[in-house]
Amino acid sequence: MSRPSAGSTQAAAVKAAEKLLSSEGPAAVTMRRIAAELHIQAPSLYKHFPGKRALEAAVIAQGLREFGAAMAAALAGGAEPVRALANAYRAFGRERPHLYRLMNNNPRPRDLLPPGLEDDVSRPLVGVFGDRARARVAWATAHGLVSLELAGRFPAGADVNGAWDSAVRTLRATAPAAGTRPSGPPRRGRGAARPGTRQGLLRRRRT
Amino acid sequence: MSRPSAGSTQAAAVKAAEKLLSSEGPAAVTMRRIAAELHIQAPSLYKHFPGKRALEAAVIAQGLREFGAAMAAALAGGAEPVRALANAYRAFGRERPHLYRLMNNNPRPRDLLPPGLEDDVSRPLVGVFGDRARARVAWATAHGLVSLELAGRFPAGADVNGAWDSAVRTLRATAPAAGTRPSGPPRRGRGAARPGTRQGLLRRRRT
DNA sequence: CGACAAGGCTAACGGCGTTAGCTAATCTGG
DNA sequence: CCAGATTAGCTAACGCCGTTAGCCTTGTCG
Repeated sequence: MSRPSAGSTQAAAVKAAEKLLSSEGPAAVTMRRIAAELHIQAPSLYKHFPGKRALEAAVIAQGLREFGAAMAAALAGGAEPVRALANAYRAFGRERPHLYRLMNNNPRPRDLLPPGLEDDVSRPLVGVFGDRARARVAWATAHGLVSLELAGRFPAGADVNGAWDSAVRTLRATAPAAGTRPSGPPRRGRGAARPGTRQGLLRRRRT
Repeated sequence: MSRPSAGSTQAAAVKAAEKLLSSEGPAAVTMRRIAAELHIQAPSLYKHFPGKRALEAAVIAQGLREFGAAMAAALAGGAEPVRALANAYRAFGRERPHLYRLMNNNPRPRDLLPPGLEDDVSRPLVGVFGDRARARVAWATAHGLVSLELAGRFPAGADVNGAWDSAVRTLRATAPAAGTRPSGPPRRGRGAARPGTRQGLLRRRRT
């Protein structure tokens, strides 16, 4: 057969996996089905990925890049930053629930990811909330609300919008200068980490 | 062979499944391994459960009962309720991470559960936080923090305790009468559900 | 005593991730 | 321009998975 340009099969496999994940859920993401989308046989995928987990990690990495872009776009929109980030966060989860779960629910295969993928999300988050503790609480609140919503844990007619409103109001009240300072140097409040301890809201690995 | 009393095999299978889950993780929870723990063959399990999902649902139901008991014990302890609930919630997740994930991460097999299992958790939660929106935010914050911690999403030396402190302070500030009213009739605030719409913080099904 | 239900068993099916080994095509160095 | 190395496809197969079909023993009850 012809020799496609280097790396294109990887990209195609990641794309096919993400398509299967989004359209049919995680159970449909099998090596055989991904291979079928590329019109090759399953064992051939192992020429491009060491295993299924590595392929899933590539899907996650791609998703994180798109997620970071969505967050940056939300912040750049000029609206009140806490509200804008919350809306964009929730929208991402609702529009791509299976990808959201793959990205966030399990440690593996995240341990195969390159470091720093989320730095452009965590940096402005600390900027908005003033210290890492508050930024983590905001992150956890958003993730918790999305996670519970996607898992169907709220009653069918529950006012999820109202819960998000309540969360945004509460979190905005904890931000140092609510709504008027789109970005700036984080001030440290009580309970915050000291500068030497660690840098970064999100996990970092291998330097 | 001897004829064990009715229902004891189900309970033993659930116990074995939970033991495998806790000690070796979800990948070890297979019908063959569960059966081996009972010294029977895998197909015999289908005389007691219609499928693996039903067995998992039984594990979840058991876990929810224990979780509800832990929350009730925390509230009964007399300490400040928001802090007490937060500590108990986090402790449950940290002590039984695989069970916590099975219980909370996916819609299925939760759809096989009997209704009302979590009512004794949600009722006092609404009581403490005054309305359903605030109670849901508190629940989501706790779930988000535990979920991110269990997924290893915080840096290795991150001050997770500090984040919990920050969350508890913030949430206590939203509770109507912080720390002085252990239980009482929920007052409705803005954004809360009207009485006719739906009753319950958590999902309810089939009447 | 005989019918029946409960709860074991073995054999087997299709699907999964993965490995081993073969082969054709392409790139690269002499 | 040819020879070797590399790339990337292929088939066959392994062990494990959930699950089904069918058999058989055992205890219960009319």
